[in-house]
Amino acid sequence: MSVRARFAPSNTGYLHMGNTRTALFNFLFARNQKGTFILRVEDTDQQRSEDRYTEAIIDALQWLNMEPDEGPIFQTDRFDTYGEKIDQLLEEGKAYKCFCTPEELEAQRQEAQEAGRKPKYSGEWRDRTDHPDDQPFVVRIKMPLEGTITVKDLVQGEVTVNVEELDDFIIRRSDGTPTYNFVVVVDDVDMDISHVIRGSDHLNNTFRQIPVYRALGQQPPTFAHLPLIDGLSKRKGSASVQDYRDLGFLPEAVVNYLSRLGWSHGDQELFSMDELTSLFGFDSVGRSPSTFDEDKFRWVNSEWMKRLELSDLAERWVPFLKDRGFDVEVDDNLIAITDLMRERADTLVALTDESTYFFSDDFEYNEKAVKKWLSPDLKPAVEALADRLQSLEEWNSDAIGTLYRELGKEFDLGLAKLAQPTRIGLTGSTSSPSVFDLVATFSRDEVVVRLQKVIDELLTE
RNA sequence: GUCCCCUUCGUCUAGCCUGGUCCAGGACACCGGCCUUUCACGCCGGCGACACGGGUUCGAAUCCCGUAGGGGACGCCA
Repeated sequence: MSVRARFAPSNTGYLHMGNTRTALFNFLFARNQKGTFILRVEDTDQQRSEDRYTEAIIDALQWLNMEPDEGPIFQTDRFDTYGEKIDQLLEEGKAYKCFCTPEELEAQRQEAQEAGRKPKYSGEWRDRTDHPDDQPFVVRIKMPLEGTITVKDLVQGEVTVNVEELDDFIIRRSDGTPTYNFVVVVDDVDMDISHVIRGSDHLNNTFRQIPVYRALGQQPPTFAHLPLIDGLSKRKGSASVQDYRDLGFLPEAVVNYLSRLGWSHGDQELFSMDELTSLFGFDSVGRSPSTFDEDKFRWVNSEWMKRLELSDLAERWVPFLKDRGFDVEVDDNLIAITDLMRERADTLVALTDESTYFFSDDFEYNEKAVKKWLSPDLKPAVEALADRLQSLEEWNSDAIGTLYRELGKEFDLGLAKLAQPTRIGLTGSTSSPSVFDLVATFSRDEVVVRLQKVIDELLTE
């Protein structure tokens, strides 16, 4: 039997990292088993469902390279099916009409709570036949009256609960719409889902859903309830996939980092999607919840920035540069800059922040740096530097390095005395890549112009 | 309140099933050093955990029981 796994988010919000991890594990398992990965949108919440969220979810999965093999399937397209199934259960006596009002139920819940009992429906209408004609009603499913229900879970192991914990829950509201715990089961049956992989907040639902499978005459699928992730909501608003994309994280890093929340493979930290799909299995999924750690996420991202093909990284960088108003495209120069800068940043945004001076000379000189490294007595040396750079035969790092050393000797200056003023002139501060590489990455004219500006503005009294 | 689940360094985790090789390994973060024309990167080193209490056993992070703490679920939401 082939594996069919589904990711079933509701379209009431953007795709958050917790959900993304669930999607990822479904995807990885399906791929690992040569099965099918399906997207189903649970859009039955009339109030909060929105198309733009559906689009965002699809867009996010695409970006992460986790496109579904089937779907999206929408539950709102399937209301007729749900209605038929409920009618069928009603006819078979496996479900019944309940005429209690929400107020009555609320009162009962309160009472039970206070008495220290589990707040559950009494089953009052389960066997009553004195149905009023003109009252609104809901449909409830009959839960077994005695015994236990056991979930065999790939992550949690066997979990058993006494049926006394369960009540006859509503499967059709008084407005005629079906409820979640019912439609999931109908959908999973119709979609021939073999493995239900979701957050462990659904573990308790599973005990309700298993009797539904049975009422429908179906075998429940295999379940895998993943431990939850803490610390997501606290992240001030930036918790959706596209938020992290905008922050300059790479999809490879999102996938890599998320895979390690709850799953592991020995001491290995870095995984490509291919490695993940071949290594993934529920044997290596832990049971305890984890915390989202942005520091480590950034580290994983920085590793991916170093691993990507240079031109690929440059290409992905361009949109961020354009966002800042720098009209660039991928060419040899941008690739050289990427090469020089990428190991100094952990996100594409950080990379942009660190690199602005390559694209604009509109920056302030760092005051402390100027004070420490620039004094008028350096003027002749810097003038000579600009001059000799202007006429240097070859424009590359080695040749430039040689020139700096020569000048150092001639003027009897340490390398720093020439290097730091150069940095200040080119970048505004003293932190940058190797000066020789730095200089070589700029055009000769640009270097001379910026050096001249230093001479005029900072070395001339 | 009731039920379910969880508990190894600050964080992610290896080890646990198949007790000894674990005075517990790796990674992030942090601290120190090296490299060096600066800042990073990199390299080297350091700090740092088996929640607690009972058992079982020659021996327990590993098995059993209990306690505490944390999370989840208890909707005419999904």
